[in-house]
Amino acid sequence: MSICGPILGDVADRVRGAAKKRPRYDPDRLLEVAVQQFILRGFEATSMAQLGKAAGLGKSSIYHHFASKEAILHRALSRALDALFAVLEEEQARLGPPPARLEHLLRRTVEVLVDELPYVTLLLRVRGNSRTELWALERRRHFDREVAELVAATASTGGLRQGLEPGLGARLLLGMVNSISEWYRPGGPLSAADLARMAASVGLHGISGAARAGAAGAGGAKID
Amino acid sequence: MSICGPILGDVADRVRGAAKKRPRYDPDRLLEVAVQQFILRGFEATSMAQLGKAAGLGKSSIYHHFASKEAILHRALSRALDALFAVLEEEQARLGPPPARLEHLLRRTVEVLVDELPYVTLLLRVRGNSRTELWALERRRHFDREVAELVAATASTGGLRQGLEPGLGARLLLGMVNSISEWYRPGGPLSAADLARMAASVGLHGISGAARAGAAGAGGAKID
DNA sequence: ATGGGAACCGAACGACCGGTCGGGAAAGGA
DNA sequence: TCCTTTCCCGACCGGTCGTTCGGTTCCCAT
Repeated sequence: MSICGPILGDVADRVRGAAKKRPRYDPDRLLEVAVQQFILRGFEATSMAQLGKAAGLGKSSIYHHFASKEAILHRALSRALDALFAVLEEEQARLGPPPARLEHLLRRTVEVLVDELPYVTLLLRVRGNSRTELWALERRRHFDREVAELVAATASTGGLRQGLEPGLGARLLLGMVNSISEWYRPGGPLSAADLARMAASVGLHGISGAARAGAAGAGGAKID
Repeated sequence: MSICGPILGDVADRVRGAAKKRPRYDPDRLLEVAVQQFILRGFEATSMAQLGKAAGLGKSSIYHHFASKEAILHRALSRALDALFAVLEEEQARLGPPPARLEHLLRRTVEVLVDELPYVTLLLRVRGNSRTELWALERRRHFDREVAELVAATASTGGLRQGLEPGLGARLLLGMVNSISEWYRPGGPLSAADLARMAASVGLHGISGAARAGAAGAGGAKID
């Protein structure tokens, strides 16, 4: 083992000056490292030993900060979900005409997605493999349903293109927005606010206005 | 739930008690069962024992049909990728004005996605964890790049909304289309062809036409 | 009816999994 | 200084992982 410091450059040394102090962890800092690993290799494919090595710790040390592997996941998912649900509570998402509320909701969702990129990315990859994942999946469904209802409200004001079932429109909208987590990396030339504005605009423009190609029957794709 | 035979209703075919024949497998039929499990629980989280049980076999029997767990994944991903690349070779995707080619490509991509739903779903969840996954990821990037180039060609004909960088448009388009695999289930009221027409139409309408909300700088989001 | 290949099984392998435990080093207040 | 708390470690546990292997059962062409 190493005498001073971890072998790999895994531990991002603190900006605390050129401190020679050994990087001691608190749960939040450890969470950051863990989530990064979960995204890189997948939750199930990441072992506690790998988590430890990435943090410059032995695997047993992790249990000083978290009760279990799943507890780490729970905390990460909770952080993402809390941030998303906070958007639903914002004034501009609750008051005013539906189309404006929908635009605000989408734009802010993208901003949160970028702001909490690792945590939201992890959330969007959850498939319901454990109790924790099922819990996250259900909370996420609640969020999606709120968006779907807003799309439906927009539709009832005539703001939706003909032939497009609101549920389908909501799914396409959310799919487009969520997919941003798969490629966006901060530090690029595209700012979060600009991306959010553009994505929301593209999405809303896509589901609204006059039809272009004729697509027949309605067909129900309800978000449940 | 069945009384005799495998615990879950995993084996679709004959009930074992009364029927004389038991379902024998060839690699393709076994692949179908395996991919279903991979989607349900994730590749890494699915054990060979679970695969066996789902197929009504012992786990060692699987090695008669596949050399390894990863070989199963490789075959599944290959099937999805072959189907997608076949679309690129279609006449209407290679000849004619870029906007029409793009529309055809998107529409056919959705149709393939629905047609080979489990395999494409698996492909879209790959994160590059093994050599096989890295290989699939790279092939997929080739496909995405072709779409991006078609979007860029469409842009140069003036078909793209102002301020929308073609690379970003392609990402949003692909994200929207790919997200269909997360919720679409065949047998619903929405046919594959109708869904494909509508999704392609919504996507293209979203990235084209006059701007709606003002989004500033271009910003590069190049697909590589 | 019989020989042979395809399909399948249970047992067992080494490696590694998530998690536990007792004890040692470092920080902080007194 | 001394003592308590926080943080961390190596060794270890029972269990499960993907894979191997010798042997059995089934189907079918001959």
